[in-house]
Amino acid sequence: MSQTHHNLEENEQNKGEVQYLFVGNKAGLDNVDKDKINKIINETTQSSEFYKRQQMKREQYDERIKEMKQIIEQTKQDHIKLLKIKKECEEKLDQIKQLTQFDRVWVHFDMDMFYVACELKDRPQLKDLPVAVGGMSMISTANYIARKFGVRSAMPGFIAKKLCPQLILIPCNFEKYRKASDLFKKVLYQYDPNMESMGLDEANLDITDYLQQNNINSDAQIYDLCHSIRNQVFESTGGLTCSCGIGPNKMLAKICSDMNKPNGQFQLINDDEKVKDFMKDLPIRKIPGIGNVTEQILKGIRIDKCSQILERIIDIKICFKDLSFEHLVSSALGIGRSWHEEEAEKKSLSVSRTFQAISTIEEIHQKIHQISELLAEDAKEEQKVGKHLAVSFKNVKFQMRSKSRMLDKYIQDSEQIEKIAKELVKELLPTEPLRLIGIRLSQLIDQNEIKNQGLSKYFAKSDKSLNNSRMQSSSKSSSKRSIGNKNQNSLTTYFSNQENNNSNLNPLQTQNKKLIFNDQNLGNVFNHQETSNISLKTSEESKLHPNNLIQPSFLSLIDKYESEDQEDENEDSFHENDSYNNIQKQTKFQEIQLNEKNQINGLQQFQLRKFDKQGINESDCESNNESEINDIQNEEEEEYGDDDEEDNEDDDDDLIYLKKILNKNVSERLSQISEKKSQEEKRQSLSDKVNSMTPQFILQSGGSQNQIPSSVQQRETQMIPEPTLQNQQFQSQQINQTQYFQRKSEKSEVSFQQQQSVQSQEYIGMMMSEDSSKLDVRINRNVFPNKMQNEKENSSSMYVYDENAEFMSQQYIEHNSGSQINNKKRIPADALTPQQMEEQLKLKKKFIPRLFECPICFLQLDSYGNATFVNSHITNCMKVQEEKFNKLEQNNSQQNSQNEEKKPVSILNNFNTKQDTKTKQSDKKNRKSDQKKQQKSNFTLDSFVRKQKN
DNA sequence: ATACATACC
DNA sequence: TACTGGTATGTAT
Repeated sequence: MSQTHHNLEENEQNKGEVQYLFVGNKAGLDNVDKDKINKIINETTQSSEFYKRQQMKREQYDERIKEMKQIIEQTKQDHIKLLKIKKECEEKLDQIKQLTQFDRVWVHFDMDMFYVACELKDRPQLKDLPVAVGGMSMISTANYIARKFGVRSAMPGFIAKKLCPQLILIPCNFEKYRKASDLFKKVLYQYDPNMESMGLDEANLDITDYLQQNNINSDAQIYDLCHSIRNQVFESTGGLTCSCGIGPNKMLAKICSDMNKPNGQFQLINDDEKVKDFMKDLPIRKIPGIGNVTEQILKGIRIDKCSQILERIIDIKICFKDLSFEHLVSSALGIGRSWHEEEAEKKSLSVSRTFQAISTIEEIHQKIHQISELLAEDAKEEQKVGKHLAVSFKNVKFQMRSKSRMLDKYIQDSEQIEKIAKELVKELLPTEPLRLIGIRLSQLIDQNEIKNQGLSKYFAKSDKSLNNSRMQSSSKSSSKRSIGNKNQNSLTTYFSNQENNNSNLNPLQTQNKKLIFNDQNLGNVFNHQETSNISLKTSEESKLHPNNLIQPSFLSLIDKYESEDQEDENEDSFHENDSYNNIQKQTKFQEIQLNEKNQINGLQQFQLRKFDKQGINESDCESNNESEINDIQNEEEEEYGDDDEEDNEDDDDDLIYLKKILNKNVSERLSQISEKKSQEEKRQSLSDKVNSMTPQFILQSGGSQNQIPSSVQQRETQMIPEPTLQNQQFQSQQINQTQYFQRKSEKSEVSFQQQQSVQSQEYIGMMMSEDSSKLDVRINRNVFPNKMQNEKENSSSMYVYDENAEFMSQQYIEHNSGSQINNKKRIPADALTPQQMEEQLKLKKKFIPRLFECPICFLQLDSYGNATFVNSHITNCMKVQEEKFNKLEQNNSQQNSQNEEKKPVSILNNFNTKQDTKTKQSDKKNRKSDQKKQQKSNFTLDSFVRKQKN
């Protein structure tokens, strides 16, 4: 302990001398040998590309400085403008001054030459020699002996060696530093549990509360406290020293910590005059956020000290944008953030590597491959998935280029990263050899947090509100509210972001953009190679080639009927009527046989059924939240009741189905913003209730009376083999009747004898939404054993099963037709025990992303594990169809050119028109009935098309 | 939304 | 042999 004190005091005695000398990177080379050092550096580097690049940048800065000076001169000629600016300056200054706060005490601790100190602790024999941590290419930290030679951090090792040939270079050992850092921070947490930290060797504390609790009032006491904290750090880290600054806000504390480095401390009293004095001669570069470039430019207009910012506030106002101006002015006044910011989630992950220059695409691809794997590793470790990918290059001339893209799905795997990165690279082919490649994944979310981004697009009224209840936790943490980031020295770390949200911090940088990569025929850099891969990986491609979304056979089908239409107009309605009648018959058959209404509500229905992690499903919501559900149901009926149920009870189910899909998901989806809020509220209250409910599995209802109980469905889910990406062929699996009856007799609460039909379940595909929740897509078909094969599929429903209760329940309610909700046929199954549910969940989690078949065009899509991809396909598919239908309708109305002036715009209109036509022509015949039935069993897009023609 | 630049450790 | 790597964010288009 006495040793400790001795060390500290001994070093603090030096502070007068050392104070402005070796104060780190920002101070530049203040050594006596400055000129000599500069000479060596220049000799060492002047022929290098790096040096040339620096020169070029310097010229750019000079250019900008020149422009700024011109603007200042011009403005000063214009007296009216000048007066206006003066007035604005005064107003702003008043505003800014009001932000002054002296009621908090901030302390910034900063370990001295941290990495080197860690190394020297293990190698005390080196402590009197010049030592640096780093390599020949880059030095992280140098001790103070080495700094006397001009060795600094962020200096390449070979230059440092020139400056100081006896310099000892020690490679980085981050584990060691991290451990030491933990010890360091552990001490500080006692004084501020909300401590912010921007790196291994730094910590910002607001110790106001601690001072109050411990009755520490005087400035001297505060000073002594910090001294004792530093002693504790010294003890706890086994002899590492730190420096500290005490000030009224975070920014000032940080600046102060630099004043008496190393192993010293500086206190700035919370007093207006003291702060003013302190800022007066402070070099602008000390202000966090003013870096090399800003410093040079400010110096270019002869502003070196903070006080000059205030003296020449008008020039600053002229040269900088509002918020930059505010930043500079408030900093010069010593105003900074004096409260803690909420810790922000990590926003991006990146890996970049420098290497020996490479030129060929093969080499580039190889690097991309390696970097992708590293990045994927990181992403997995962080449990993050990202939606935005950027590739950046640095060529041998140190020019940077980047290419980025917003993805239509969240990714994490190295294969996915690599694939997209290579696509981006295609458009970024370099003209010069490369020395660095980096890949960054951003728009991150926790891989477990998001739910149902996927299908919500198709089944929700409004895209975003769907995710609300589940997204809340994540949106809190990743919200834009907390701009400041503890891990960064960003401006908002030091300054209030309350008024600076749009801060234009570096207005000095814009004009040089053109100069970079603007020479060397960079226009030819882009290489538009055709993608041979049809799979629709990006929305971009989807937009470019919407027809790719449609299965070729489907397109030919449309063409076929189009041509038939021209040949034989009169027969067009056959198909339609035929299928219509069949459906009607079947419906009636079931109604009679089972004495049930609304058993078969559509040939195809989307039902959304969800299981959340507790196994809650939507029926719970219904029984416990009738009012909410009724509200939503009423909305549903308002929307569809007239068209679907009242006027056309016997309507072809295809029409109902497609109408719903197309209306809800294409037209209506676009016009629902105003409803968002109330829906969100409903969802929230509903999901709250769902959360508080007892988990229970219940029978799936709707679509067919002979629904397989959910428990059986879950078992079946377990039996579906994991498909592999290699197996590009669509996989499906059916429960045969025997299996089904077996299960039914085991589990079902529906009497076996009552069955008039047997439902088989066909596994269509597995999707995974962005958050990795699984969406299990199946078609349930009612099988009537007595019927002929062609006719056996009397009814079928598409189901999407999901784990997520909150959203899916909402979706379920919203997207089930009213009849199903009115029926309330859901029968609670035996409640599963918690263990059973756990087992089921485990098994569910075994599923991997896989192929998905578009319900509209039947194209088999490789979803790459993400529903978003499928979504974009379906969206486009629907759009294309709608266009197609509209076109057909136009042709039709032109041909018929009768009474109608209005051309149908929406699918809904098309449907109505068609149905009218159909009713009129209901006497026509069964010519192509076999074909039709087949197609119908496949979802009847073709029959739909035919109807359009009628 | 994308590309480039700046800042920080 | 020759000037990092990770993250955030500002700025312009």
